Amino acid sequence: MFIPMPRPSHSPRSASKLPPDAAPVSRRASGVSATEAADEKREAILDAALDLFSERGFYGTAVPLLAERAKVAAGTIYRYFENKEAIVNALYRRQKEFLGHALLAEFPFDSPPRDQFHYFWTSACDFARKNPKALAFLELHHHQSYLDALSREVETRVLAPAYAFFTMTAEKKVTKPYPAELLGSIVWGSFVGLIRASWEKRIELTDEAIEQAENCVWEAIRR
Amino acid sequence: MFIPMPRPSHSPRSASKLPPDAAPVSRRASGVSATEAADEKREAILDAALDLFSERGFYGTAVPLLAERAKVAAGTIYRYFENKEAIVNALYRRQKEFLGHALLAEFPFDSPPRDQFHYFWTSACDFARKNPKALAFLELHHHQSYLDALSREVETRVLAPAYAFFTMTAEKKVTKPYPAELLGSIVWGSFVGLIRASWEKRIELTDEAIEQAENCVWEAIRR
DNA sequence: GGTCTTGAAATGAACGTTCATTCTGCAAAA
DNA sequence: TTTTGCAGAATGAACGTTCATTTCAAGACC
Repeated sequence: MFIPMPRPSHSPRSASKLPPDAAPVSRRASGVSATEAADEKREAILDAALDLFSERGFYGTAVPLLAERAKVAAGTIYRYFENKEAIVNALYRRQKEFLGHALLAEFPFDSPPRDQFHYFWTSACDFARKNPKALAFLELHHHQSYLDALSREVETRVLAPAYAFFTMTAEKKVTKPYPAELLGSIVWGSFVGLIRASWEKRIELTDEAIEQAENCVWEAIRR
Repeated sequence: MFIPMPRPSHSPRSASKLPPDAAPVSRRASGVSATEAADEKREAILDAALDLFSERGFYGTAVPLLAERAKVAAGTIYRYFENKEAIVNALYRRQKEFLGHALLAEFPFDSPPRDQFHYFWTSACDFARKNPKALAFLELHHHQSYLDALSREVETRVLAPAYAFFTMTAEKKVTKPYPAELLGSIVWGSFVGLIRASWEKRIELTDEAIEQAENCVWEAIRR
C-alpha cells in the first residue's frame, strides 16, 4: 500500500546534476550495453517528440502522451531531459544541424553558381521528401519563444553559408544586385511554399515539379 | 455551502442555441445599444484572440488570459462562443475573408497580367505591413487540426482566384507553362518568406525591398 | 417586472513534474 | 557455481497548478 509522505519543497535531485544536453552515462567506462541502452531511450524520446511536436506543436503535445509514444514511463523522460522545453530545444538543434549537413555534405564548392544552386535545390527537396517531419518540425517551431539562445545560435550558424552564397553570386554579377537576405528569403520561402503545397496535396512533388520549381526560382534570382 | 450536482455530459445550453458564428442577439428588433454592446464585446474577444493566438498559438493561449486581454470575465466568453475552437475558427474565417477582400477589392481585371501581378504583390505587402498579426495568425493556424470544414471551405474559396489567374496567364503564354498550383505556391511562398524575414529583422520591408522582391518573383513566373 | 447579461467563483480534468519504490544486471562473496 | 549486495535505471501514482468550462447571484435593460 502506498503511504504519501511529506516531501521537501525543493529537493536538489541528489548528487547527479544532469548535463544540459547529454545522455546520462554509467560510471563504468568499459561497459557499453548500458550506455547504448540509455542512448536508445533518449533516441526513442526524441523520435516520439519529432512525431508529436511536428503534428501538434509544442503546447499541443502532452508529456504523458510523449512518454507513451516513446514507450517509456513519464518519469523516465526526466532522467534524460531537464524539462519539456529542453526536449524541444535538443530536437530543434539536432534537426537544424541535420538539415545543415544534408545541404552542405557534398556541396560542389568549385562548381559554377548555377550548378551550386541546382545542388542546393535538389538536396533540399530530397531532404523534404525523406524527412517531412523534420522539415515540418523546423518550420513550425522556428523562432518560437521557448527556443533558447543556443538553439538560435545553431539557427544562425546553419543559415550563414546561404548568405555567403548570395553575397558571392551577387558580387560575381550572376544573381541580381539585391541584398543576400532578400534573395535568400525568396528562395527559402519558395521552397517551403512548394513543400507545403505538396503536404496539402495541392501539387505532387515529382521530379518534374521539382525541376520546374528550380527553374522558376533560379530565374527569380539570376541577373 | 456548495453542493456539486451531476452535470449533463453535453448540456444543450438551455433554450437559446447559439448560432455557430453570430453574436447573441437581443429579441427586440428595434433596439440598438444592447446589440451594439454585445457586438463590441465579441469584437474585443476576437481582437484579444488575434493578439494571443498569433503570438503563442492555439494551445499556448489560455482562455482566462484571453478573457483578461479582452477585459471580460472568463465566463462571458462562453456567451459569445461555444468553446475555444469556435473562437479560433471564427477568427480564421474572418481574417481569411479580410485578406481575400484586401487582395480583390480593387483588382484591375481589365489590365495586363503584369499590372495585375503588380497590384497583387503591392496589395499583399500592404496587407502584411498594416495587419502583421492577421498574416501571422493565418500562417500559424493554416491547415491545423482544430479548423473545421467551414474554415477550410473559406480557405479554398479565397484561394480560387489565384489559381484562376495563373491558369489564365499560362494560357495566354505570359507565365511559364507549369501547373497553376506550382506557380501559386512559389509566389505565395516567396511572399511569406519575405514577410517572415522582415518580422525576424533579417531585412527591412521598405518600398524598395518590396519592389525588388516583386521583380524577382515576376521573373520566377513569367515566360 | 421580467428577461437578459455579466463575471467571480467553482468545477473536474488534464497538465508538467516529482519521488518513493521496484526492477535489473553485474561483481564480490561464499 | 551459486548467492548476495548494491547502484543505477525505470516506474507510475501522486502532487500542485493551470486548464477549459459551468454555475448562479446580482445588476442592467426595456
